[in-house]
Amino acid sequence: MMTEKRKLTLKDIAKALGLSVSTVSRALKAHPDIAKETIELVKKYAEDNHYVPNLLAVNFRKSRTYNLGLIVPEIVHHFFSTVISGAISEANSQGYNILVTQSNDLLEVETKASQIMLNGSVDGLLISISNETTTAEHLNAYLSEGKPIVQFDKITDHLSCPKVIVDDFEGAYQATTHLISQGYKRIAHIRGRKDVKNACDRYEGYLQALRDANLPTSDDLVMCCSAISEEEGYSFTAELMEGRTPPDAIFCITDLVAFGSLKYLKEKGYAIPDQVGLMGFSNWMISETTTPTLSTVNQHGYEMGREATKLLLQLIKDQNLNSEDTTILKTELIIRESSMRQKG
Amino acid sequence: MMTEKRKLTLKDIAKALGLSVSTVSRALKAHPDIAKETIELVKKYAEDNHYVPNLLAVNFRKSRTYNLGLIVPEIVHHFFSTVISGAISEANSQGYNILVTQSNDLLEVETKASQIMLNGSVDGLLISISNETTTAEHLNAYLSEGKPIVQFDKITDHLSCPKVIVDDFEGAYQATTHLISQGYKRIAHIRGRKDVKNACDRYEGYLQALRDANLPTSDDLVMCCSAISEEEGYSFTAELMEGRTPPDAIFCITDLVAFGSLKYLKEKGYAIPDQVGLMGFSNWMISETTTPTLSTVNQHGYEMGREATKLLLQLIKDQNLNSEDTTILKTELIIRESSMRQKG
DNA sequence: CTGTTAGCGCCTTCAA
DNA sequence: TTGAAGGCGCTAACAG
Repeated sequence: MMTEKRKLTLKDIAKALGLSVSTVSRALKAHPDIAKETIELVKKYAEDNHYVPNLLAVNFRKSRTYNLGLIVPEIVHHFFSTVISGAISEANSQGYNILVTQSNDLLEVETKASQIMLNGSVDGLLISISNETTTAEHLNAYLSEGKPIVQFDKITDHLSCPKVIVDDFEGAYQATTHLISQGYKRIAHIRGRKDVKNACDRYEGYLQALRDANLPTSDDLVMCCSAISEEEGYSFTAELMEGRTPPDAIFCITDLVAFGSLKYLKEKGYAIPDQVGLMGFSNWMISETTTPTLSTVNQHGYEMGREATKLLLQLIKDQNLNSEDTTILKTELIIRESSMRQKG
Repeated sequence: MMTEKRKLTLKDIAKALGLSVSTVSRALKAHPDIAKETIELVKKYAEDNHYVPNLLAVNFRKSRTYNLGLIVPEIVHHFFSTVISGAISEANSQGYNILVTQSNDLLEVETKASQIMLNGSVDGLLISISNETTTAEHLNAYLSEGKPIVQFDKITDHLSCPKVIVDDFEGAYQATTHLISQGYKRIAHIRGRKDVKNACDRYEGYLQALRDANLPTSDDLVMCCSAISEEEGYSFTAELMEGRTPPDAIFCITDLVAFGSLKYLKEKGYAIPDQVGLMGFSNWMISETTTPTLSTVNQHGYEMGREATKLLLQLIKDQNLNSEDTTILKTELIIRESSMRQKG
């Protein structure tokens, strides 16, 4: 059973055909210098004997791995899995493989993972940084060594490389404006960490929408998550609703948080959307399965993955293209039952 | 900005220190032959000058990539993402990276992807085959070349290698038995394709549970999905409920199908679980977010990923270990509202 | 203890 | 149009 025959090499072909290794090498690439008959001869022999070039040798010779690294905070996460899917699709179509790993939102893990990858396993890195990542020394070293990096979704300005994000400000602005258009007046926001950029952008979008509608803003209406969990959604909603002047709508940083919020509201018998309106963010699958279904903002993760990968491959193929533009993808407001007070 | 300094090599260190390349190489590995002072000298120099071995060269030399391939039908899929997460965790802990791709349940894509990976990009492959995969020529070739493969979840017997699955029969048996214990008498099953093994195993488990309880079995109670989609869940449930003698419980091949089923039942005003009981399979996140929450069977994807990876790494490290055992992981019945007719 | 030599498989000048 | 030779960076067998 253990055939384990040694793989055919150029040398073998050369010997068999009475040619030199270099001729065989060139013939297989149909180099113009080589005689047509030789090319055919070699190609036929190679094919018949199932010659497969030794990738390890080729890559070593070219100093290329033809792999891209991809680091996300969490893999078991609807949004990130769509990004991964898009990245893989684009990479594969250009002959690259994707090497995936997760940081679990820990800086230490992210640091180690990026080192392992960039120390020779990949030609470039796609990364969405962890919640703990506020500096970027662990990545800047590689950047200046010439290893290209592209950031997406959760980004930091301390790393000057191309970035692909969603228009978090605009998405939050639209979501809040939609709530306002449905007649909600006291709109609360359960936000994410203050040191995470997209959480801040969403918060700013929320604020701006209120201001533009001449609605009051108040710190009492804003709660700040750290883990972005269902539990936080539940307990912050409790805090909001049990307060002196409870809100009539809640905009949550994420669908998961909104689900926690929904749970509390339903338990306490609030009518949604009539008494309290609710919006999430990210368009996870769960936003379609709750009752009522959850209004949200689609972040187009698949496109984000494709776009980030495209940029990274450009950088890899054209080394002296030294971009650090931020690509901002449009979000899409998805209105479902949890915020549709004005029927029809 | 473009520093792009050439990386330090062993040769550079050797020259700088007036040693030979091989001495430097061995010193860095603390080879017992080398004098302690030399080792320290070399190590210090290497550290001070940030020497990093050229992975491409090392791997070429060792004919190893230290990468594992992982192919799943779909990445944006709760269960598979948990498997991926487990696989990555185990692989990373043993110094391997995971290269992920998806087949989209297409044999052609799966074939191409496995070829690309096994032609030198990875040292072994973890694969959950597509719905279209009924033979395994595209994989057997590599197996006999000595490239180890481990199958998980969706497997085929045409490929003799280790396999890791969940006890689909037992899981379905328990699920059905649970429905029976809740007093349901006419239990329907919306199953998957007849040429997919785990779909068949679940079907058999369902049948056996009915038989063991002396309940009638009938083809009228069994519907057969092909895409395993929400839409199929919806329409097959319609077909079942609009039939002559509708069931009083439905066991679905997957949570997604069960969600489609739930949608139909709620639309038509059936009381769940009182009039109709419902069970899914796989414990997706959505099974916690529906109303009522969905009873289901947990497949422990994370453990499956870890276990499959462990086996693959054993095979890689011990080439003449020629196992083809099937590891069967226990499932876990998760009882939620959709099947809890007997309160308390 | 250390150095010399050879080679992994492929590509690419340079020379014929 | 083809071949010979050298080298990518590292490892390991063999000498000394």
